[in-house]
Amino acid sequence: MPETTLAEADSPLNAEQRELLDQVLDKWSLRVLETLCGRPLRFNELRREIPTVTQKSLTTTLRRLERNGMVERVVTGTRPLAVEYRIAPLGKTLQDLVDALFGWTAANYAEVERARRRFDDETTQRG
Amino acid sequence: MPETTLAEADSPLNAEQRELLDQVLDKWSLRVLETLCGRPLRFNELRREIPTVTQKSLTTTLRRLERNGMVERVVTGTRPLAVEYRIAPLGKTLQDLVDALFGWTAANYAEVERARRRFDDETTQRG
DNA sequence: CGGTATCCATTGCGATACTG
DNA sequence: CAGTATCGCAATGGATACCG
Repeated sequence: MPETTLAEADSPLNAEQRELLDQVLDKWSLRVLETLCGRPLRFNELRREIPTVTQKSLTTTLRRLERNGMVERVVTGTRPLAVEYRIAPLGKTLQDLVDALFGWTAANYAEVERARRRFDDETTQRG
Repeated sequence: MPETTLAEADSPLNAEQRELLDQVLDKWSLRVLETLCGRPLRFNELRREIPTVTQKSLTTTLRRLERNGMVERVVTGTRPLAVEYRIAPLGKTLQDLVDALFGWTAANYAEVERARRRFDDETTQRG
């Protein structure tokens, strides 16, 4: 315990790194990454795969993922404009993590529901 | 036949499950989970461990984590009110995942920065 | 100590309309 | 097809004040 210190007691991540993590774990980002890990898709294909995302949100999400090096945007045709999005090597390194996240959620959702009912019952009695 | 299928079948998670994941992956939730995995902490201790969180956000985060069964809130003293927060078994199942997330970020941040510079340079030239 | 209540600025997001 | 531009509302989040 001697040396060390500095901001070691604080987070393992600095503010910029945490911001990156937020961007990657974003609601739509996770879905897009997971979907593109399956296969490259066109913009509107992606929309259909994720029916609840709006065009605006999808555009924003894709731009940010592209800027962060997680996906690649490839123009494949000029007339009518055709754009393909595919997972980039850096995005591929997240695949196992994303799968694990979805897996954890599916595996533990029922237990969370029970916890919620317990919590809601208790607070209803008191409140 | 379930009347709720529609085009939702391709996603590994339904809407409620994705909402749970969003709550767990929330900016402050991750920090709180990680911190409480170390040891139980009082409310104000937690605030000091996460200096940038406001009281309001910390309260909201803790309530939600408690409701989802991820942390336990234990009142240990009544006179000056004393409350301890500790990781619950369900929250403990997330520890490896949270560590992996922080680990991935730390390991890949430099690469992301390079990607960002590439992206910004390219769009600057065109824009 | 460990919150709640309130106000307020900022942001996010959906809906809509339009373009190369 | 693959976006951009604009508007308006609703939710988030900080600051502050107060309470058991």
